[in-house]
Amino acid sequence: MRGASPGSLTDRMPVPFHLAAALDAGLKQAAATAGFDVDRFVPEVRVAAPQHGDFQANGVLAYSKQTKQNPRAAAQALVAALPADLTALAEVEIAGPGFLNFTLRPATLETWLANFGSTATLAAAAAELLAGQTWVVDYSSPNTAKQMHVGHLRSAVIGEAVARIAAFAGARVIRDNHIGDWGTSFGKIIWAYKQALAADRAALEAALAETPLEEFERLYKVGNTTADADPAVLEASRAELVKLQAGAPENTAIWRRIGEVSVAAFQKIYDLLGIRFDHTLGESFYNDKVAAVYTELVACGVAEESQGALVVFHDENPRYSRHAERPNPFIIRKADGAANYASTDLATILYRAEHFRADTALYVVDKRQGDHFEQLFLTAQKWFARTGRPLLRLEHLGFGTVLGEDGRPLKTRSGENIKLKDLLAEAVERARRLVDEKSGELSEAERAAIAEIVGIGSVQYADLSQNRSSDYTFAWDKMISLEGNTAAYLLYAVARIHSIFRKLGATPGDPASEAGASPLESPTELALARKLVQFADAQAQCTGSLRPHVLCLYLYELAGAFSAFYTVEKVAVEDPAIRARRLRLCAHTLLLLETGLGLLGLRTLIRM
RNA sequence: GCAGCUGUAGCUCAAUUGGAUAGAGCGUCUGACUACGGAUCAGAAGGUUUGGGGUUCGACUCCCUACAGCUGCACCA
Repeated sequence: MRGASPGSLTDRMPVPFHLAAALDAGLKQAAATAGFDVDRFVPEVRVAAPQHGDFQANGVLAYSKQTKQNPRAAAQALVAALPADLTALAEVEIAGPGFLNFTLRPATLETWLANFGSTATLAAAAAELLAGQTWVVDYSSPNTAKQMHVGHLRSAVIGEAVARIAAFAGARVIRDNHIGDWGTSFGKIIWAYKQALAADRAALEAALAETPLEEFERLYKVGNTTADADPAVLEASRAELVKLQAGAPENTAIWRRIGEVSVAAFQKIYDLLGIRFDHTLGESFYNDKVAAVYTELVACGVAEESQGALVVFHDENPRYSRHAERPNPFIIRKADGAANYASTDLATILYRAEHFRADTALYVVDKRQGDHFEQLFLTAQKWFARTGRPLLRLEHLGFGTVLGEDGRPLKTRSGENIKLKDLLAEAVERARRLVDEKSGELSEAERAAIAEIVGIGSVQYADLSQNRSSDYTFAWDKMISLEGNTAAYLLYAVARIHSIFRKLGATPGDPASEAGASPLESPTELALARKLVQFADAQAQCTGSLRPHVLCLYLYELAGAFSAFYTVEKVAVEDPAIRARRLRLCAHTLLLLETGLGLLGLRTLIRM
């Protein structure tokens, strides 16, 4: 390691996308040079609070503790051994008991911005994180014959964001909608359908033509309540179910129609939320695949019979052990021989492993189903181990309940579940009122388009900007509102940057408008540049933890840094060198905001 | 009953998974440029992180305990 002194940075010096990873590597190298026990030294590089520079490394403290050294002396030895390519990137200082603070050199900022300033270069760099991996994301997953309600919102929004984040990080992502399209309820619907058909065929067909999903949902309720009250109806429903399972043409046709109608209605909501599934493989798809699973699980000694059902105990876990006070086995086949949720989920794991060759399967499902997934994954682990299959990574991304402002699960005044369709429509309506107030001069069509993007985006962003695992309180006013960490604030920043380019007759990202840029100088310019560079860390952290709120927070801070810059420094100045460098900052901010919002599933605007 | 999750400013939430003086927004108060878009920006006040104990250089974070809330516990998904 020799050559370049810290000041002699040139354009040819490599500045990597993930600077924290580069610092980490440099520190490990220094540790080896300085004679550290490298197996015990973890640099722990992270983004620092602004007063401590751009990055900090805390690992020296933990290392010194383990090896009983003076942390400051260890830090000094480490700093002395730092490779030149690291010290070329950042200035290093030792602070406090042994923290290492790194401040990126202005030239590092400039080069990073130049290296990753286009959609293509940014995407290529970001895609190294998960390159070569295949991820299945299982989300949304509503039941057919029922309208989606507010309880389906979070899975759809979070799942789509996670899928986009994974794809941006380079994974091959398979979006799978595991719809609930099989089970006892279909016997009841078919029974009620046939009753309605016999009573008044024309009325039924008219209703199904008008609002098909609502009509099937109504029939389901009729079948359900009638069967509850009348054992003979329950028996008749069961008979319809048996006929369906046996493949009787009429029942199969009705069932198929329910599925088509439901998926078509779901797609209208997915369109609003920017969702498009690669596969919609519901429970019925796995119906003929569960028998083989039972056989295997019994053969390899994972499953056993208990009280007539086929179950799996996990004795190593006190909660799922057969010796528990109240045993809670994983039931994979009911005593009546029918499959359940667990059966199809197991078959699904096998299909994803073998057919999709997935390395990872994520389940974006309400956290109340945590026990189910824990048992499912434990079972899959043993099953795959004993049959010699490589186990894929299985993860339940649980999320909390959507609460009303009274702290209770969100419902309508009359206590019904709020239809997702209605909720999204109301969001657009509320946004529309705001748009009319703020931008009354725009055309009707334009205002309608803006209202949709702001309204839907606000719902998505409000959900994503909060840690997914906690319950979240749904408050219209805070969500659509103008200020704070909201979609409107971010969309406004985007629209304002577009406006600057419009005014100057320039195009974002056009090299011509950035040619001859002078080096960044003012505090707000540098602060904005530092925030831009942090994108890579936000992306890495968000991808690693699968928590979209990390990205939301970053984008909010970036928009804030831009607004501060915008207030202090004029872009449209006479001096061409200053104007060029500021335009470049604007273009870069725009690129990252639009990319980031896109990862969250939001559409952006050029005017609002 | 057993188990899991949660408890942070008046309110809604963060805190890079054990790091430096616990940060934002809303609300409250004080300011800013007839504007490259004010859906903006700068600032102030607001905290015994539910209470109590412990672990260590360092705890919102880990352990114990008490309290409060939510959730799950044999054939629904």
